[in-house]
Amino acid sequence: MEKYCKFESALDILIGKWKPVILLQLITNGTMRFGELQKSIPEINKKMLTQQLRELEYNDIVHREVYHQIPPKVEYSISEYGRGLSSVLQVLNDWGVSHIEHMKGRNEA
Amino acid sequence: MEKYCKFESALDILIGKWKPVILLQLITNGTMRFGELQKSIPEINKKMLTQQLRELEYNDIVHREVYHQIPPKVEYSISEYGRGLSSVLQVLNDWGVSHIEHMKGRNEA
DNA sequence: CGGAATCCACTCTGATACTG
DNA sequence: CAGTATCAGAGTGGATTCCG
Repeated sequence: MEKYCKFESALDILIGKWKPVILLQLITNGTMRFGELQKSIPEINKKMLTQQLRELEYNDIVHREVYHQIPPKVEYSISEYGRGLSSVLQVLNDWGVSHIEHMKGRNEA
Repeated sequence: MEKYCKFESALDILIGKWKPVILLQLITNGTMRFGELQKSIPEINKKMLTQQLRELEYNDIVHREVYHQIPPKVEYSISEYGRGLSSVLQVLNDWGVSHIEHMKGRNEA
């Protein structure tokens, strides 16, 4: 029975306050530098951005490309493997949208 | 652009240490009493079980049926609306399973 | 039986300052 | 530029006790 209950492991990868936004940015914009990501998500700070990116990188969702130069340059992008997530995110997104509608309907009643 | 980023709201509903297990129990077993749920998830305590059930109930995923009698009896089940989640969970589950394989492959390399 | 209330522990997030 | 280090606060989880 345990074998059928692996959606927790999928959730783990998406959990984290900023991961959804980061993924959205990278999916829509393609490759982005650290600073670009930071600018596109003004409320985040460097520590959190780094942390969440590292977790996504660890799970092979995001690719990190380092250019060894001064000043440093690091580019992030969705990895080849990570693209497989988009269909999952799409399903989640669709359900999320309809759920918002559903809850709105309940509050009005 | 914001309109396309609603999978966070879907995630919110699934997030919580015990929600996945609770949902799995209710999906596979149908209607269950509070005590039954507790027995089926031995590591959980009443507070957490109550709390997570309330959140699921708030989002209309789980239905709570109270029988006013002594001793009390309360039954939980996946709501009609909540059943719409199963396809989402299925997608997450499938991806989760394949992701575990993916990560295993990477560690061996 | 099915909770509610309380209190403690731990994790996650965030503000700030420093660095190669 | 792209981080790391440190520390403080908020949020989440858990053990225990009490109640109708």
